[in-house]
Amino acid sequence: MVDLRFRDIVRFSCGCNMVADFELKKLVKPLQDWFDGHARVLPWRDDPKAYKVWISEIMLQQTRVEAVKPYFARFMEALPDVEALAACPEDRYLKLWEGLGYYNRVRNLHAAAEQIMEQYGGTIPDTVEELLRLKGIGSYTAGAIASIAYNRPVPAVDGNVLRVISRVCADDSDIMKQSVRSAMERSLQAMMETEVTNGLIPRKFNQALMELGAMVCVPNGAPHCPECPWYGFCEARLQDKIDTIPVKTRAKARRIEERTVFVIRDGEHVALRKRPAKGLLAGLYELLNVSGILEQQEALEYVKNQGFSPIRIQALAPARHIFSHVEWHMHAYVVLVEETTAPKENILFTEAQKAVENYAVPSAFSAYWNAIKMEIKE
DNA sequence: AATACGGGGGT
DNA sequence: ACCCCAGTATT
Repeated sequence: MVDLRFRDIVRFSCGCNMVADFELKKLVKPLQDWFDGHARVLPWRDDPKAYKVWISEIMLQQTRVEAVKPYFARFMEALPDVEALAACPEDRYLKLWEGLGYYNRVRNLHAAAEQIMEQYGGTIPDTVEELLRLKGIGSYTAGAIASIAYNRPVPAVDGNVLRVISRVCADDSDIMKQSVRSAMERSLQAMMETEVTNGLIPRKFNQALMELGAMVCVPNGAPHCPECPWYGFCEARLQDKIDTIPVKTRAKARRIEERTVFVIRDGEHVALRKRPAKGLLAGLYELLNVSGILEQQEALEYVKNQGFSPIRIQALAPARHIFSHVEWHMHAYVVLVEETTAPKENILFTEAQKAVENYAVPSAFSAYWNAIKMEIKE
């Protein structure tokens, strides 16, 4: 077997820095052994069939394990296989995703399910090349599915892996750069192909790398080095660079948007509107709202223009919601309207209970939408 | 190479 | 406040 050494990884990956003069097998074995004793029990781990791996990996993109758990259970029950997902209407899968964020993920999931039905007879492909052609599956997810579901020796480089590998080699490359990620993928690919004949188990190794990042070499706060299977040879620790590695350029500041939100109601109905098919919160349902801050008279005028006959208007407490790149500062009014009111075509004026049950309303509106939900419960 | 795209938890 | 999260698609 080729005697790949750790410094080869480092050189492949960034060409800078560190050399650690130990063999790669010292990295693999302790990690896999540690994982055997410390792996969390997760709902998508007991039975690593491709569909479960796929759905969980998409949900886990930029999302914490704890947040995913309830969504995963609900999703698997409602849509237990590719065929069911492919046949699911938009409003239903959006409702299943409601509150999880990055809604294009579920839109792409549905599109990919259709692709899989048409091109692969309902079977999720097992190669990175084919997986990459599916909507919503990029380099990480293709590697995760191929390795975890099919045990192929391919890397799955996510934020955890970037952090853990950077630290163990004390590599100070900026992990926000695509080039750094690609290089790490290439080096891990080469290593895995070699070591798979020497005890490396792809599905175990990749999950272990991520588990280490999630539980020991943590993203926030100090890593738990004494618990780390790599304690003895982590270069970042040996060189006292735990606080400076990984290196990441910080994102630019958010812009702030002032908006005015309308809770338009009669005794039992509430007004909702479906958002455009593209852009922020695409396809979800929202309380009517406009850009800018409207005075009460202007607000009343707006509500009339939407086809309603207002009886009473009252200001609500302002609320804010923070997205990745935007921050909404919301001013709001509750407007009581006549029951015979006739809103414009693009507006739904439905029973509050039906609205809550059937339509996905983003968390951005929760300051106002939760009040409707509470009412339903009584 | 940048930017859009959610929401929530940690420090 | 700021960081980050089992990232991807688009520009």
